[in-house]
Amino acid sequence: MDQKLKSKETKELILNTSFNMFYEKGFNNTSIPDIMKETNLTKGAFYHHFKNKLEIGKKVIENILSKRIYNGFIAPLKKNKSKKVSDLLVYVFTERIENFTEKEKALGCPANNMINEIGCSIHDFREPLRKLMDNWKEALIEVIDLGKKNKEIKESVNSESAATYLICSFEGARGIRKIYDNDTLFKSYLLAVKEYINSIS
Amino acid sequence: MDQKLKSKETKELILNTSFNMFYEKGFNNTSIPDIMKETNLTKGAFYHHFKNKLEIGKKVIENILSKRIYNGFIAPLKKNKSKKVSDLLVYVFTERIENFTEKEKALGCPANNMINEIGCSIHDFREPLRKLMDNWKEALIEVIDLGKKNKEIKESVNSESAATYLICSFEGARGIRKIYDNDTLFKSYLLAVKEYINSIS
DNA sequence: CATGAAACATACTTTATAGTATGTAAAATC
DNA sequence: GATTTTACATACTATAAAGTATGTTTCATG
Repeated sequence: MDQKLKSKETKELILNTSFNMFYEKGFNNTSIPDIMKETNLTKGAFYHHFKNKLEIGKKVIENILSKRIYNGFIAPLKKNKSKKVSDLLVYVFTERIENFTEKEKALGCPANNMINEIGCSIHDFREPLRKLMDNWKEALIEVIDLGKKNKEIKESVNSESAATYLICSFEGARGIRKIYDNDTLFKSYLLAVKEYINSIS
Repeated sequence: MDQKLKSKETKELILNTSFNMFYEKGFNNTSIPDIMKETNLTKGAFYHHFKNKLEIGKKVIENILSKRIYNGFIAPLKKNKSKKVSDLLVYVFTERIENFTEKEKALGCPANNMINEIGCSIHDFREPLRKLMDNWKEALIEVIDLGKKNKEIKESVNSESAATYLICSFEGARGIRKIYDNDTLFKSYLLAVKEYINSIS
């Protein structure tokens, strides 16, 4: 009983450490020895809990990246349906960025990093990454549709298109910001999203 | 004389092949043997012409990625200053996407891929990548400012912010599109950019 | 046409990586 | 309490990578 708990903790430690190192160095540029040095465990532990590097990559996407997107960008939409839709969108796409840590600014979005690094090259990662992005988009569409019903969002707006645009610009900004050392790009982005959200309201 | 020409061609072959393989497999995931196998030359040739992998990475950014961005997205702005500004923006940010090859759709934007894969991890790449993006942004600002002067773009629009937003959403779309096998995301993006450009006009 | 240098090819070293095989201590099960 | 299973650690193999050192051929130059 106690053993199973400890084992689960170890597995989670390896998973979380992997996420962190993929985030900091990229998936391809992170080796399993790298990860295990960080956990103070050994290769034996890794291959006891995971089949190979592909499996842990997939698990990181499914168990960590997905949850981060959900908690950070989907849950706030679902929890605050009483709020004004445009406020919700502004919250999710601007206030969050304004509160990013330096690390989050410097390293971009873990999910988007994975998408951009792996893209089509590792086929096994595409489906979980798609699922992640589709869930996000669907949640946004739902909110925008709600806004249309409440006359807060223009009827002429295509919900899917607007949802996609919001996500793309957000992720694009987080990606490009990585080559800068200051917040100029974010500030420009923030101003523009607010204007955009205004323009569809 | 003849030798120098041949040598220059070889160097360019290695450079172009490197670009292609970085584009297809990513920088970290491409080895120098990989590149040289493709050129049908050997390692000796590589290290005769280039110091190391870092140097060729930098050269690819400076000599190829920069030119691609210039030719594809900056030159069209400069060459057609007589056109309506909103038409110019629509051209650069939508018509081009509509004419992408399947490869370009599947692999995304080479410059943005490099930015997202390398980000802050390879310090030597940041400056040339910044220069590339800044040039693009400046060209857009110039055009938007011109549009404001000609009363084609709203005076209230912040040019830098709009330029940044256009680039971010474009690159975001090209990045995320990589995990899909169809054009749904692009179609949504296209609709939204057009609306956005409309909204600032 | 002899000599030097440039443009490569070949062979090698070092290091790192994914993955495997085997060992061991502790806990769970009987 | 003996035995088995689990959770790891250690040791190893195989492969591939970056980079170097040393050829060899071909061209340019005196």
